[in-house]
Amino acid sequence: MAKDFEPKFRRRAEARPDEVLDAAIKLFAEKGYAATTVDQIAKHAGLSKGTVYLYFPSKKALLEGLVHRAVAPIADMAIGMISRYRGDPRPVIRQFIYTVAANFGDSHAFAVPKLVIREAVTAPEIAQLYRAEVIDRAIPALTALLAQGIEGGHIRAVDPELTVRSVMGPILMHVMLAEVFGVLPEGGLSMDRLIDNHLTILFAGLAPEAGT
Amino acid sequence: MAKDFEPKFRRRAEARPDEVLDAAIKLFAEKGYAATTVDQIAKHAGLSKGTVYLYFPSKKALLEGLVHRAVAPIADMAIGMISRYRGDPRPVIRQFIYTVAANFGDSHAFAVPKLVIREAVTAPEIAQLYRAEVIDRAIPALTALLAQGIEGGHIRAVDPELTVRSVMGPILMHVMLAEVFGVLPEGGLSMDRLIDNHLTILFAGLAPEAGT
DNA sequence: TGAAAATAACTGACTGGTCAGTTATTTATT
DNA sequence: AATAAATAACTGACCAGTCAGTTATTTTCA
Repeated sequence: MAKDFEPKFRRRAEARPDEVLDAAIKLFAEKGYAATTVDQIAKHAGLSKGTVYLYFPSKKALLEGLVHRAVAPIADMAIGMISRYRGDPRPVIRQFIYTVAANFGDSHAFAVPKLVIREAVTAPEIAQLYRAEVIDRAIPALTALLAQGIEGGHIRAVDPELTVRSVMGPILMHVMLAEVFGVLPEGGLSMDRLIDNHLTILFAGLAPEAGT
Repeated sequence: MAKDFEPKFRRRAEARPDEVLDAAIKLFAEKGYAATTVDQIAKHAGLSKGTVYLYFPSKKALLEGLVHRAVAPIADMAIGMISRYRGDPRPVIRQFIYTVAANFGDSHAFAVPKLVIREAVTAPEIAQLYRAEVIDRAIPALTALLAQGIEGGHIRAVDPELTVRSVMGPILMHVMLAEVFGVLPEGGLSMDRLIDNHLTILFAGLAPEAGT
């Protein structure tokens, strides 16, 4: 059943929910959740408002749908990389950071986390979903990785849970400066240069011989 | 002329704008800008809606007023501490971080920055105001401090502008995790422990002898 | 001193517009 | 023809901003 013709109407369109979500994230990212109307989302997806309500029961369900769609792949990919690893954590940290940065560095992929942060006050359920699916999986994984590296003598005795902030914080700050305030270092986003600079400092700071 | 009685009307009420802003930041922080009505702010300040519009021309002007009021003291205090300092930057960095953390660590003081981040998409002027008054003053100051420390041989040759992210990022991440998602390390916010852990790693990582 | 006049502070009902969600109707598909 | 998909018109709640009028405070002047 080749669909070579232009489908003006497509019945039974199971691609519809995704198209609606695509339109929603674009507009939410541009103008914010509250300032975006369901009608605009519908028009942008080439639909009427009523049709949107065929697939999503409410405007907030669009937000939930977006987070659901975005959350699983990120978390799985990133966390699978870490868990149960044994040995010097530094190569894994480097790889993890590059993977996360590749996602967050492009503003399209950062749109959902940004939206979650923005709407956390208005929609706490969304923030909690994100927390449960991403944060509460990533932090323990990184913490365990660090703890294991300390035990193995690969890095020195720091607080593993707090050190997670030292590992990821600079990346977060870099992206937030760029995305929220448009603050870029000389010569553009320079994500690779940032990571290099960060990891140089971090790994030197974590090196066992650097301790007392 | 002791005013022991409750003044229902207060002429020449120059305290009013501040009272309105107090009510506004409380409600904006609790429920977000869009979900807060001017009437609620008025009621909360013990006023009618009309009176709010005597002092502020629009709802957005409340937002601007809040940022204006919050921005100057933070920036001045923090930046005055840094500029034109010569010598080993590490003690100054430590002091700067403790000062910033003392402000951001309590959620009352973090309310305005958080609001700015949330409304940056909806109200870019506000984000730009915050950037001009805080970020574009703090980053160059820290960058210069680091550059000068590198020249003096107190810390090793890293990229000063990017290293600002390594200095402040972990604090930002710690506060955001706590404020946005309610993620705290075991045993509460532990801002002091976080700073200790962070600075131990950072200073070891920046130490000249740690280099090649 | 004290009452009337002037003015500053404040009020709340109203308006015009917006928008999430619903429903009656039309259009496509089998 | 029957049914599923989609539409467009509609509804009702909500809210920013306005304004005509009210109340408290100060000033003026006898």
